Amino acid sequence: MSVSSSSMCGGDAGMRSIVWFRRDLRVEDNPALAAAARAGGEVVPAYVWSPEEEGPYFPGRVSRWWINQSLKHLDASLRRLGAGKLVTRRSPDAVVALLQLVRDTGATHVYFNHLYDPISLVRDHRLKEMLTAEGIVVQSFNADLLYEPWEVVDEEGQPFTMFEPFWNRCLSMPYDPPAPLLPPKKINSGDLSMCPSDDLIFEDESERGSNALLARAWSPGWQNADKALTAFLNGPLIDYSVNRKKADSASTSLLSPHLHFGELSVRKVFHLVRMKQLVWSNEGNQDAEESCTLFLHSIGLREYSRYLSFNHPCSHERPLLAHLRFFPWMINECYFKIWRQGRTGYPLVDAGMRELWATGWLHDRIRVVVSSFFVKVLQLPWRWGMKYFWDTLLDADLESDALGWQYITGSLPDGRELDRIDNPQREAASRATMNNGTEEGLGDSSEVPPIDFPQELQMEVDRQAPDNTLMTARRLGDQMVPTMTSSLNRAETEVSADLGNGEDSRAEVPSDAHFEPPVEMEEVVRNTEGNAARINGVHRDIIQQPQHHRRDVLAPSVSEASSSWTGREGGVVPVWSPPAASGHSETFAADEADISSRSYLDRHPQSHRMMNWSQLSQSL
DNA sequence: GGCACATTGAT
DNA sequence: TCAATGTGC
Repeated sequence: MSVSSSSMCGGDAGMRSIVWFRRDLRVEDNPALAAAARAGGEVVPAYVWSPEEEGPYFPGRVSRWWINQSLKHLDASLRRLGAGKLVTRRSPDAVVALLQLVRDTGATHVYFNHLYDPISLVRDHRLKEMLTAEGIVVQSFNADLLYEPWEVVDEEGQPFTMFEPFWNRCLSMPYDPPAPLLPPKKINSGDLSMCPSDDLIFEDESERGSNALLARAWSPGWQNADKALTAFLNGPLIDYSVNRKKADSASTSLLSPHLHFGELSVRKVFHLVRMKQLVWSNEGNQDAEESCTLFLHSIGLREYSRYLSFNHPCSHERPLLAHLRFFPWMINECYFKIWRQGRTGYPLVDAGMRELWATGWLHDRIRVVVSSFFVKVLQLPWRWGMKYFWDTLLDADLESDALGWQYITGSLPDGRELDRIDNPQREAASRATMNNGTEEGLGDSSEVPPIDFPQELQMEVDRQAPDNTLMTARRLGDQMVPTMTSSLNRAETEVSADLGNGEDSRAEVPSDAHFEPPVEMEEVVRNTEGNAARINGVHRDIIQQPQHHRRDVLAPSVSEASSSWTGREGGVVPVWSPPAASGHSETFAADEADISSRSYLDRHPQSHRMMNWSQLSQSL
């Protein structure tokens, strides 16, 4: 498969650059692509399919369908701009694939746009280090956010821990988010005929039928995303403030999958909505102006989800507040199953869950209903629900979903309390059972945590040396070049101020930026490494869902709810966190100091008292 | 207008 | 729970 670089570099108009596409599947307002095109020389657009890297968050069926469609669209666009083709590679390790591609093409520059999920942060950093070591120039950019996470800090230079102040700050930054870039006028790929691509397979036979239905409702691809945006701006947006209570799709933007895959620039959305807002404001149309505020608010939540993920890389698997650490979640696969199948007996919940299964989409309001029911009535562990959303949603998004589920669970400083029930039908019932709860085992680290993890995963965690020297700093320098990771392994302590050169040096990283406590980053590093090790050995097939074995969790009586990926019946069963996420090692003692739970506890001094949960469940 | 009470909706 | 907004007198 490898082609000697000399054969590729032949004519040699000088440099050759790789643009590594990930969740930025667009040619418009794509800073990495723009930079490569501007640099002159030849541009090799590339995509690497390496889902095993995501560990348990292997993309679900509908997600994979979307990527597939979107890549075809992107490839066509690139060709129209003059690029030879989108080079695709299949590998369990994107870094290895990229290094190979660099050798295959003789590229001297690599460009990509930032991602903020923990796995990407670590992986991208590793890539940058390795490429740099080989003398390759690497530049990375912000294409996914209005502002980079490290740009938005409070007066003391600390990251915000609550959404509202965060978003207010975003809206009052001294400088606007960058204006969207136009697509490059021309992309010259040179001759890529000798540069092999792998066929990427995103669906298997059994999935084809279901996927065919998706095409009736959705059109992936950045140009279609743009059309959807225009349709929304000229249509439902004006009535958003009035209609958002309705749980139908007519009043929704339906942009979330486009945004997730980066087909749409959030900055473009932002600027266009603001322009609308200005117009309507001048017209004195208050409802319409309010509509814009509210819609931007939801853009802000997406923004905040990346912010949280960046500042707390384990937020997809660990509550940000520790006050529920010992909450006795129901480890009940039967409940989990009836929820998935929409057989709870609560019409709104059931309708939602069936719609989710059938269509891969759910109105935001209904997401709140079904997830509240899940967490507060069924009292199942939120991560199960989050994983199911991940597997079934067309717009499945780790950061956003983590934010949503943590919010519902009440484990965010600004979330609602766990004992707040949103489903009106249940409200009376739940109230009746409150206030005779038991003390929570706060601070007792000897207590056995409620959620057990499969034994073999546990082992893997514990083997990693837990006793880490204090990291006083994490180098935020350029998340740009996320310097946070491998350096952590070596317990480096210096704070790097080296910003990326050129384009991506726009952001000044506050010198006194909030630095993560050591534990957190250790987690990330361990997680990814654990994954990689495991994955390389286990998951080979492109399509095969990872099979996670849960020996000690499954209640014997519910064997039908077994763990395999069996479609409608089985759905997906709790797949635990990446191997390292034990969720309750001693190191989590740091939790409470972590994100200040103080503000939360101030407001909810009773939050350590719990209702009588078993009674509540019995009433099912 | 001003007060007491009801309603709404939270990220 | 609680603040912001609405309603009736």
